[in-house]
Amino acid sequence: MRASQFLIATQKETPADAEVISHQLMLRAGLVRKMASGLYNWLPMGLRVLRKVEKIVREEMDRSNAQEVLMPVVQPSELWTESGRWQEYGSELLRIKDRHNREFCLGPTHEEVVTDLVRGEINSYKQLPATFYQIQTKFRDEVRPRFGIMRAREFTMKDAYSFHASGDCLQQTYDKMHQAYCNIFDRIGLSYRPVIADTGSIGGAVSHEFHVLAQSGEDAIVFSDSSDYAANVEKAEALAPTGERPDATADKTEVATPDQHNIDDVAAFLDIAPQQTLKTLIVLGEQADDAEGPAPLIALVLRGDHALNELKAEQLAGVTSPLEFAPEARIKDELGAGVGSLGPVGLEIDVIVDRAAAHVANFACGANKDGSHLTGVNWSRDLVAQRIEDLRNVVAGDPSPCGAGTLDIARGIEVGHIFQLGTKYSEAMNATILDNNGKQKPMLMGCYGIGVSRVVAAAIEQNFDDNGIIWPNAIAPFQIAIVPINMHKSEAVRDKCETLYTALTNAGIEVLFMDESKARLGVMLANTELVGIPHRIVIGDKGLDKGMIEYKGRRDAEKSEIPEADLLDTLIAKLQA
RNA sequence: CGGAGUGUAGCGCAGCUUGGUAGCGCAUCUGGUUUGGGACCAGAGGGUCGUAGGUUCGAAUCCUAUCACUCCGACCA
Repeated sequence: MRASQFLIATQKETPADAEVISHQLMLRAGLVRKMASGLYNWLPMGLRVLRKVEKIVREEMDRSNAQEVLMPVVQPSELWTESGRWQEYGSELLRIKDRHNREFCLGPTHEEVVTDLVRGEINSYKQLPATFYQIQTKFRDEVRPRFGIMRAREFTMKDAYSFHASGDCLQQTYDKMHQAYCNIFDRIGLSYRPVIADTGSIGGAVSHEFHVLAQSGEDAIVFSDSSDYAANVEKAEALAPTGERPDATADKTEVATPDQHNIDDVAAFLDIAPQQTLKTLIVLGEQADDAEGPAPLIALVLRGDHALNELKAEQLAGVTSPLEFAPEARIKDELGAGVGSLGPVGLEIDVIVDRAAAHVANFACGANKDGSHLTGVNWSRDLVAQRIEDLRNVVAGDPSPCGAGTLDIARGIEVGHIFQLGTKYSEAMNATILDNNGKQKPMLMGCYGIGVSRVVAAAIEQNFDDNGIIWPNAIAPFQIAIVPINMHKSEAVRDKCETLYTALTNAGIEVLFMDESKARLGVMLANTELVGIPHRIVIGDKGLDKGMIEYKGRRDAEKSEIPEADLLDTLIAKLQA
């Protein structure tokens, strides 16, 4: 490609509303332009990258025997009513009406559509397993779009759906997809990690997320330093405390703690470590169907230095889902003390104690009396933990639940997510097959997503420097940039550039030839670096006189010289490396 | 949804307090000089000051409404 015929829309200044590095660089390098909140135009340079990611994804999907289809972005409400998600999905689902006043939505995902498609085409176990995928635009009306392409409202996604007659078969395909995802991210050249994940609103049982590791990641992921265990922090567990609880050595004492309402203050005031305190959170419990009046209160007790994991809490029997904290007025009214002075001793509501909290001896906690705390409290002696559960987020240094090593926490960008859905959609939508006994039963399903456009942003978050983007070879918009010096003056330079451009292009290499004769060297160099082209050669009279061509890899600290005669072979070797 | 903030040339910003000719840098165009890391000189084009009302002789500036965008929070005992 000749630069004179290609839009290189680079900018020197960073647009004011770009927060994260990938957003800034995508704008500055002229890959995308914002058109409205969460909506972007892809410019030629950016689209080349997006297409490269799509190509790799498509190749690996095909290789795993998934079949490509294309489903509509606009979907009829009937299908969503059938699955129950027209009600469940909330305002992320953008609903629209056509001229006949019929209701539709813009597809945030395609479970309903694909289930509808497949129930019409597949009727026998003999046709299974089957996996269908598409690379399609999705729309999610995000509460708060941010970070540019990373969390846009309209984005490109690869979504695949598998159908099975048995759980074993589903597991096999799931494993195959897991492998295909690893192949994809390996080929793109990203540092990533598959982690155990929650299934969220999609539903289902088994699930893994694929995270690109980057400082700016929105998710915290947890992994063992000496095994394969890795999980989203939402889902991560620490090994339950082992051994005996320390002995009760202190006496239970009530201490006046005026105006001390949070753990740090109380711990400092009492001169003890936060680990020696317990905190008590009050949430709403489930209301029995026939009961009247307000929902019951439930107390959750955690060690002072630990944070509540809402996901774990709301999955416990008796606790509302989604989790809801009790209004302060009710707490005061029914428990007799404000938040910040609560404790498990003498509470007359259901109490759920975190495993780690149940292992602390001689602890401090609120006295259920404003301005007072208890110290030297002990389980068994002073109160009984009726119900002990895992309630907390893990912290770095916790023992891994697999028994090997300790846990570490890193930031990740979720770029892929795979689920075993089971029969959630097939049952609701009556997608059945006849099994080998002639019995009708719902198909088992899996679903597998990759945020294709997000991968582009994630790749930048992981690969950049002060000068701009550093694309992994596999998804760079161009592999090589040819930068001439004084081409408008030197016949030799022009000839050499043209010859080389033709030779490389004929060899199937994507070359960006900076052929705008009047452009200044500094501008061309800065642009090729900002845009992130992995390899660069500079051709000028000085070098040609010596029979040498200047080469610099995007990550190289120094430029080097290659004898003219070896250039083609050397470049091809570098590209294959 | 709650809180904060911003809308002035393609981009980044000043001007607003104290109403009176619409400004700067980058980018763009023309001519010239330059040419191994984002050039220099001279000139030029480009604005319903987000939108709608109001106050005033006069509004980018003051008032009201509205729209858009951005940031923070939605883990608190």
